[in-house]
Amino acid sequence: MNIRRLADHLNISIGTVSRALNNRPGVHPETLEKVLKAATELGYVANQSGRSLRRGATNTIGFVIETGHPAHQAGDQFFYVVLDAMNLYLAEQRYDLVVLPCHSADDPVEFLSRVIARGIVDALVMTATRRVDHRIAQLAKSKLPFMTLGRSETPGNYSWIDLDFEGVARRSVQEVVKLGHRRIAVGLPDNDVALGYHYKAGYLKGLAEAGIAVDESLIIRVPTSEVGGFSLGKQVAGMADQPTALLLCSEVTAAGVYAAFGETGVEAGRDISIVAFRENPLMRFLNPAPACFRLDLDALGTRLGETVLDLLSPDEEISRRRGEIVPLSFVPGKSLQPPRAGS
Amino acid sequence: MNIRRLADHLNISIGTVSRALNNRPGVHPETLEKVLKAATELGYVANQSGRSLRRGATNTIGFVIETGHPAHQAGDQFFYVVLDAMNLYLAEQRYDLVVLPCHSADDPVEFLSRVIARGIVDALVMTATRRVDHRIAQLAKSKLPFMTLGRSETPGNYSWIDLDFEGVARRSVQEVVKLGHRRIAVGLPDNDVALGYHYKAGYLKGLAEAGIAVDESLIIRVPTSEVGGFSLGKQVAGMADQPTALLLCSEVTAAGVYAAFGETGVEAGRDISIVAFRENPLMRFLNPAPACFRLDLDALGTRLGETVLDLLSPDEEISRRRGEIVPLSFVPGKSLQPPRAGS
DNA sequence: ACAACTTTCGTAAACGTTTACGAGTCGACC
DNA sequence: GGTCGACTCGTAAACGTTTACGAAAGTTGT
Repeated sequence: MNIRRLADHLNISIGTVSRALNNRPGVHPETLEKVLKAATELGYVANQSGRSLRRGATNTIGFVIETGHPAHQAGDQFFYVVLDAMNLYLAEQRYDLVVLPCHSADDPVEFLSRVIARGIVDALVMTATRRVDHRIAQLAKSKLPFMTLGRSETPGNYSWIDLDFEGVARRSVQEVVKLGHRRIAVGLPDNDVALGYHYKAGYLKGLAEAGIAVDESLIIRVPTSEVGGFSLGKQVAGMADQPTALLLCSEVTAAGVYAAFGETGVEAGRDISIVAFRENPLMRFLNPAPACFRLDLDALGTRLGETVLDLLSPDEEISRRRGEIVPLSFVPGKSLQPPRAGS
Repeated sequence: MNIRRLADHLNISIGTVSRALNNRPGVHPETLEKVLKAATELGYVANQSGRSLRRGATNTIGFVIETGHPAHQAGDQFFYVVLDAMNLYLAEQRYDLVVLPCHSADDPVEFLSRVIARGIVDALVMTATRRVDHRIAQLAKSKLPFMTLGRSETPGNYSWIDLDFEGVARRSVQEVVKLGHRRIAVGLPDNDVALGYHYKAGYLKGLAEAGIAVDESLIIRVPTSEVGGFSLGKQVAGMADQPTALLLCSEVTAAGVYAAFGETGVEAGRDISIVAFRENPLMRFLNPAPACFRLDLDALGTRLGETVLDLLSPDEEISRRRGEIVPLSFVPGKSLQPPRAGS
């Protein structure tokens, strides 16, 4: 079923049919209705290849994920919920969403080259943004509009949305300091993901505000995963001069930390206060419940959709690239206690 | 950069260029090399819309996920790893993979209609297959080749790959029976997902083989999620005539069950033996480690890729639709102990 | 030297849309 | 009645490919 068959069936020209379906002006209300009716009856939907070829646009947004990269995939529904909300918004705006999984073993630059050249999407949402990110330079050179989830230090004309990792870290320090902690450890990712730098910056700022000297031995880098968290927990538990608080920039590491504590007899809250990153369903099963930060994933997904479609707006003002930082709200937890008298 | 510009640059016709790039026969080796060289130099990649329009094929496989549905998303990397492997295989065969998230609130049939009509993919891999699945009837009616991950009872000409839920359940029963258990409970999903039926079938078969009568009160349906598992754990812990073993057909429920046990003083292994479903990294952090089943996700992803591409083969024999059941191997765990003398 | 065949390449049509352009009809107004 | 504009629609070109077909050139065989 193509537009010609539909037009023949109605005894009108394909031009009129096309105009009707795209509700362009200048088509008689009566014919408009006839066309729409026949289209739904015959189940006609415009072929995407023909349409994109002619219009030079595909009405599709690409969401690029790194399938081998553990940081953004581990252990919860972050992406599913965000995708869900984003997809919903895009569908309202008559856009389609495709997820483009970039294999971890692949060269991401080569992967993007293909995506760009094939002209399969009108714009891209990038994830797992690195502090220096070659993909950004590449996309900036191409003319494909894009945005990133997570900012980067690589310059380029693009929009971004980032979680307020710095604010979260700073607030975490404030909360533990308020309870009397002075020896505050932090677990950071061991790779170049941008969030690690912002989290560390907030941590340092918090310490400075509290007049606490930085102890490099309390800044510990581990993979962002349960296993990484386990290693982190073991390390902390085994330190001679144990910290009294531990801040985490990822929720999946929290599970590992708790497991390691369980094996070493350290008790979260009593021995070491814990502040995890994002609140998620899994945390209901950690005992004592870790203090953490709440993020509205639905709102984030919608905002991603809005931002990426803004890039495509013909209105110069709207399509201008901009950055946005999403705040998170503090959620208290039993893992947060004053340091023991002995410490 | 389109094929015309490339041809002009080489002073040959676009026909020859196209033939060279798709290595069709009948092009001089020398020109072939020139074309290939110029193409990489100028970064030419064929526009997908033009190509699909002409060929009627997109060289793209769609992977449909349900974003609102908890069963196939909760709490681990199942999909990421499978996607990764599948993507790798497809890339080797010069196919692209796109993930098509179907919003939970959307009508899946309408969603598929769009996908089909727009002609955006050459074949589909469906997930979260239901026992009676309207999508299958719809796809069977359309001419789009497809396969499902998880079989369905809805008839239709399609291939499927399913995990051996029945075998796992049966083996689980055998393992606990071997230790002396007779009162064996099972947690099943509370919706129409096909796996629930197969798991139950295996459970019943296992009981029959052991000569154990079925007790309907031991067949408990809960949502496939941590929260559902929590509820399941509470229910079991609160039963007057407590079962001595509990079989689970989803790993995410295991976390919830353990949490509920923790709150109610029931100890896995000592009070109730547990057999979880799929081994995953999260389980390292459940204590005592649950017995479970090992699945090679990489192999599964590759197999999905092979199977879906087979559908597209011109060879009648290869493209014939077929079903395949993937076995899982038993992994012992400390959650599995003989029943206490008292019971 | 000519026919017949092979190798290589150019030409043009086709895929299904959208849209610029022009043609036709109708009513209003002078 | 003729001019003008508004409204509606049909025609055809264009998007970038692939491929059937035929042409040109070269090769072989007689």
